[in-house]
Amino acid sequence: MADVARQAGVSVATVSRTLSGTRPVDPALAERVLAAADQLGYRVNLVGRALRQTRTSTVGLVVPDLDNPFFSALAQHLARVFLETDVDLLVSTADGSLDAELRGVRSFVGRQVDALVMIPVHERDSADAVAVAARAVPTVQLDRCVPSTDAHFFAVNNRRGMELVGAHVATRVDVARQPVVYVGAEPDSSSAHERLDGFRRAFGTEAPVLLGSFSASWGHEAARRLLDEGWERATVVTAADVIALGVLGGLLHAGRAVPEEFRVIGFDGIGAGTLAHPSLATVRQPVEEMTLAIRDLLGGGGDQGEAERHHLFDPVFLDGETSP
Amino acid sequence: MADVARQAGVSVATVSRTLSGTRPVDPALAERVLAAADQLGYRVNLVGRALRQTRTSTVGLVVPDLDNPFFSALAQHLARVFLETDVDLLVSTADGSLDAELRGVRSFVGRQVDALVMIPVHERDSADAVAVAARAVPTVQLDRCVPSTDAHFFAVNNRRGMELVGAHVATRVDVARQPVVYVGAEPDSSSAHERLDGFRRAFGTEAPVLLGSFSASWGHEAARRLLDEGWERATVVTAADVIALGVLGGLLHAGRAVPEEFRVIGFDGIGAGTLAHPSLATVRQPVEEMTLAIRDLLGGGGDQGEAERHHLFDPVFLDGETSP
DNA sequence: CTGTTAGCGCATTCAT
DNA sequence: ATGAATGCGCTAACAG
Repeated sequence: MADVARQAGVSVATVSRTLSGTRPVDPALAERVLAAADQLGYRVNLVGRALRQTRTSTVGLVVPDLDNPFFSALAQHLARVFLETDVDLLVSTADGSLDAELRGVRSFVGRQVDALVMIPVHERDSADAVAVAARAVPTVQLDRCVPSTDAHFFAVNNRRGMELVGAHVATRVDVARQPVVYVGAEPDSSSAHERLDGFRRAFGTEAPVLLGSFSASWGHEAARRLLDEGWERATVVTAADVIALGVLGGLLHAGRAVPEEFRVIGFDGIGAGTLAHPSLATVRQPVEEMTLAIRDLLGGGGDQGEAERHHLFDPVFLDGETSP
Repeated sequence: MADVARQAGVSVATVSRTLSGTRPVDPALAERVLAAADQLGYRVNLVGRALRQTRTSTVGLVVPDLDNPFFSALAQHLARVFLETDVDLLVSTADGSLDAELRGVRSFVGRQVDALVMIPVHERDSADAVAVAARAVPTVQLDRCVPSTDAHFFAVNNRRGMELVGAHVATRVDVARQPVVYVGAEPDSSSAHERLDGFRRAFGTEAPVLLGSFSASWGHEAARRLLDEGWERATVVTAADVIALGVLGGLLHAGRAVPEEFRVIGFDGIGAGTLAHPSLATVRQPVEEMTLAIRDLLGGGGDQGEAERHHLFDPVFLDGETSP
């Protein structure tokens, strides 16, 4: 910056003001500064700026996993809404590990991000990571939460989602012919937990339940397991679209008819239309609304608003060929 | 840090040396420092450290898009290999926009990342972004490249991939009965470009070609278009698994038999096994090798090695039910 | 509107 | 092995 100042024949303060636009500068001088900067190939050092301003114009997002298409969709949407802002969204993935999650949070906090969005890996074991985050910066939990914290939490109303599935089944399905089974995820995360609870509330506690992970391969395996157990017809309610896609593949692979013999219902609403055949009946999460709400709360990178700490968004049932 | 020093009864230098581990410190003093830091809830400010050290122990990754499962898989794998390192991998998505891509690069460069990995959005129009990156820090292009730059480039050998598809078709397919069609992406990116070239080299320039984008919805539309044109049987070679999945869905949706009437062959090797039914025949990219090579080149965050600038990795053909 | 200067938090001299 | 002091690059406070 001193070089630019010298080259333009002004002080470093004028260079700073020109480049950061924080104070008015004489147009003629500004012109010379910009020319000098351009000529010298000067780029402002944001580390220096951050140290001085004690803010970074950066929001961090820590996701459990980028392979899960719902998480990558959330990341993509969040990045999109922050693009209209002057803050940058940076993403860190925990690769499914609690250690990596904590490391990601510590890294962001140490780098002085202005705010943190996180999808906690685990309902209880991520408490540390969330606490570290929330103690240091405005933090909002997305999609999943750790109950033992007072950090903000934005997610879909999972119980309501399962109610919608219940209503669909009640009006469209002969459950005597196609009894309901749940293929979900171990209740390690609040979303898996709430969806399981929601399922039981909607369909009763005696309905069969198979629990695994949020992955297509688990869905695939669960389908095989159902067939091995002798199921001939069922309405398979799942905890996620990825699981549903795996179930669907497993059933079709075994030559079963969907939806005639087996119905399949997803949850999330990601790529249900073009990725699956038959198209997936599912519960759509209002991802756009959720990400916009986060941006508004963090206000382009800062003050923990006076908004309610927990905000549940209403899901919508999406019709599909897997359960007409 | 001054507070910690006071509390521990030592100088700030000793605190710094204890916390950063750069110099030996008397165990007794170190103990007191750690206790004081813990008690005061002190966390090192990485912005200050970065300013002083003129490095950040950070590598940036700029992807065009997180919705494309191949890109998110690359991001995930890259993050995984950097987890074994002391540098943090931060991801920025361009949301398909050249402006956002340039902004992401500028942001990372301004934040003084030690190195940059990027998957350029566009074969020519991303030249600016790549140049800005490469001028400032060690930069490696992944999967796609801009020809007008001397930055490193690591990718699969796309032409070789199409040769593998050619060999598969030559030995397994009666092309008189199931003639070859290509459903690819507009050659805006080097990968789309090279795969199209590779296809033409392997199958001749007279083979029909449909070009769109790297998305399932394009694949879906392409399938419909083929059927509208009156195709009854074909071997559909695609430029990506997402496209192939869309084609597959479109064909099945129209009641066509795969692979009896239409064969479908993907490219990438991401989630081909569990996401599709029938399982997808495809060309697998050695993603682990590629990401490991990047880590080794950037050496945990730094020096542009003496390695060859361009490195093409060998793909492998993966058998699948869509083209037995 | 412009220039001078202090200091953001830290790691690293240099001296001990 | 430790402490005192310097400066990384920048912006904000102050004076003009």
